[in-house]
Amino acid sequence: MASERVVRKAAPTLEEVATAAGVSRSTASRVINGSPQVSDAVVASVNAAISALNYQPNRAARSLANRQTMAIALVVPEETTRFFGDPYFASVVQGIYRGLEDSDYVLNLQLSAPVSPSPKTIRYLLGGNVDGALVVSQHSGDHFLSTLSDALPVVFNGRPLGAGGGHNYFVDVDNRSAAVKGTQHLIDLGRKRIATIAGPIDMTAGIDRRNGWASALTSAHLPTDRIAYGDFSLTGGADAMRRILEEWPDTDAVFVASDLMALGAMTVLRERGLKVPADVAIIGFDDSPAATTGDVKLTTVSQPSNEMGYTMAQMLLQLLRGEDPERECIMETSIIVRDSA
Amino acid sequence: MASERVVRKAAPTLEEVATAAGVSRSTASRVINGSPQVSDAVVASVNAAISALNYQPNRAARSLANRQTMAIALVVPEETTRFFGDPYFASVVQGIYRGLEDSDYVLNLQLSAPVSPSPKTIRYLLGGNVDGALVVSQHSGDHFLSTLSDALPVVFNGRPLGAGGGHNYFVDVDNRSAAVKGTQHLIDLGRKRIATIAGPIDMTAGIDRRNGWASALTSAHLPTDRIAYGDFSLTGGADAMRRILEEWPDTDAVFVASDLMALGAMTVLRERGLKVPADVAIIGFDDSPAATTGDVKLTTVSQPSNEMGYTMAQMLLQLLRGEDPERECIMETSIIVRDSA
DNA sequence: CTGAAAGCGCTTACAG
DNA sequence: CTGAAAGCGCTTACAG
Repeated sequence: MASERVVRKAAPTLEEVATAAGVSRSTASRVINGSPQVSDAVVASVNAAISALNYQPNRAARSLANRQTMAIALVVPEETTRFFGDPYFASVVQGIYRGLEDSDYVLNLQLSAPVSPSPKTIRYLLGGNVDGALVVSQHSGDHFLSTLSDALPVVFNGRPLGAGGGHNYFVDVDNRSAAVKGTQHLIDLGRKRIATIAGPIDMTAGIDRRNGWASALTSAHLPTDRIAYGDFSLTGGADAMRRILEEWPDTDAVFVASDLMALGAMTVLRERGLKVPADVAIIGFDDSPAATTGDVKLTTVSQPSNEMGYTMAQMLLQLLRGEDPERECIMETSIIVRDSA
Repeated sequence: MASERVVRKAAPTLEEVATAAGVSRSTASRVINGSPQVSDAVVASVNAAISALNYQPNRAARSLANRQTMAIALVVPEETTRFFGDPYFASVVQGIYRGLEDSDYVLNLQLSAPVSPSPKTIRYLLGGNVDGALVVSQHSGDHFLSTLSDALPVVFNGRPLGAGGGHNYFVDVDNRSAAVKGTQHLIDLGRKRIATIAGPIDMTAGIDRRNGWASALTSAHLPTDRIAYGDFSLTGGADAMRRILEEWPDTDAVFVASDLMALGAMTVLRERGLKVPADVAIIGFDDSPAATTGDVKLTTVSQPSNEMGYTMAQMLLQLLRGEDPERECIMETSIIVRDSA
């Protein structure tokens, strides 16, 4: 049995608005698009007609005529579970959403594996289905994304790596010096055997933070061999911590490249009966909600993730308007001292 | 200085494909849309032209002509941090994405506050900008969403509550009997003072699970007064656990309405020096990645969240094809016994 | 400041 | 099985 179909009255068209306002379609269109050269009286009557009829422009017709899709792709080249598992992304996406709120653009979600987008996503991105793209997180193996901006306005979250990396728009923090600051905090605490749980080396955030850590240690004439890599996840952090304790059981502090990994690391420390910060001081990175979630509140390097998302959106909007924003926007970080270090 | 504009050659049109294939635009259109009444020879030559020209139909033109947007809204009436913080959603969304993968629909993300969608979202949903909607999570206060299906094909994740609730499509589990099973597991363990950390009472999952817990206890002639409410979050679970311990310090088991809350509860238990499961047995709900994330692996009521998302997508696709799927799809749950109970 | 007209790239009865 | 033609609902030079 077929489902009963509600007969919906057809949505009002520009034509009807124009008639109701006693003007031509062209003029009605002009007031809708905010053209300056319309008399105030006409603007008023068209607007009256619009709200009387509850008119909403037809997206498809508009797109066809002016060749804008009014859609933006949110590209997530990341395991879905990781994307959703990390409060950092929550914050960035919320910022993006906020940045787009006053615009007429909609956000098309494009999930894809960490390696490279699916053929469907690629076709979609290249097929003129969106006016621009926002890329959250990026791995160096992904050659497609690094050249995407040849085809489309694109803004990255984090400095892109690889081929076309040099001429891409992005918002980021100075990961290296942020890591130096964070590590310095541990040094100032008098710690001598400072390890790091680094992020993936196919991401600039992973590399730069590790280098910052090493640089701070070197300046303090401390060794830089205590290093383990994680994938920015909780369990990745735990695994890395286990490896560190196995190889260097006397480690007395660790600079961890993300709060989530720091949380994982603290789990392991607790298992082993090691106290934080007494036995091992921990400093995280992000200052995401994860930082204050456990029993021991995390000292961390704070980055303005929500603002970063917001700024990404704003930059893309500028590009779409034909403006020419700075290629890179580097935002401030700061150390938030809590319990763990 | 204006940014250099790359001059992109215009995308090929249907017209060009038709010319290349030596047929009319109508015929080319027919093969693209899989019309049966086209000769094999023509199908072949049109397809050849399509791949030669790397043709992709223009979405806007197509939408305008056939009055389909080929877009689906993913409505998230939930705090962004909660949405992203819960691996359960990750799994559902991934399932949805998977279910849509072979279709030509794109997913438009519509974040909104837990209370009710923003005016922009409402206008968007009602303005003919999408062909259908998928609603993940729903609170009873949201009158708009419960009547959304009067305007649009909609599939809910979880039985919707409220006004139009009765005639909505949804996929869910039998939360009540799943909770009975989970609580029974604790009873079978010999526990007598069984509390619950329930979900919000403005969500069916919250109510039904709490009722199932109570029902199992009643059948076993056990008291049902030990109850605290949480918001399905980690910290919500922790807070609820604290309240339970304060009021009923001798509690020896707790049925928790989500894994994330269970994790939060275990944090508190550990703080207090209570052993899980020796002192307090814990059973969660979801079997999300969160369940196996901590030191004590969570015993939990498993629900097929990924499949649920997939099924939501499939149901919506059926509706969009004009088919008439069952209004409700209730999926199976099972108890996964690990360490915590 | 305003209107008539062409055009955006498709789909779909309507004929044949 | 195929084509000519109308039409989907807008925008935008082009005139005036």
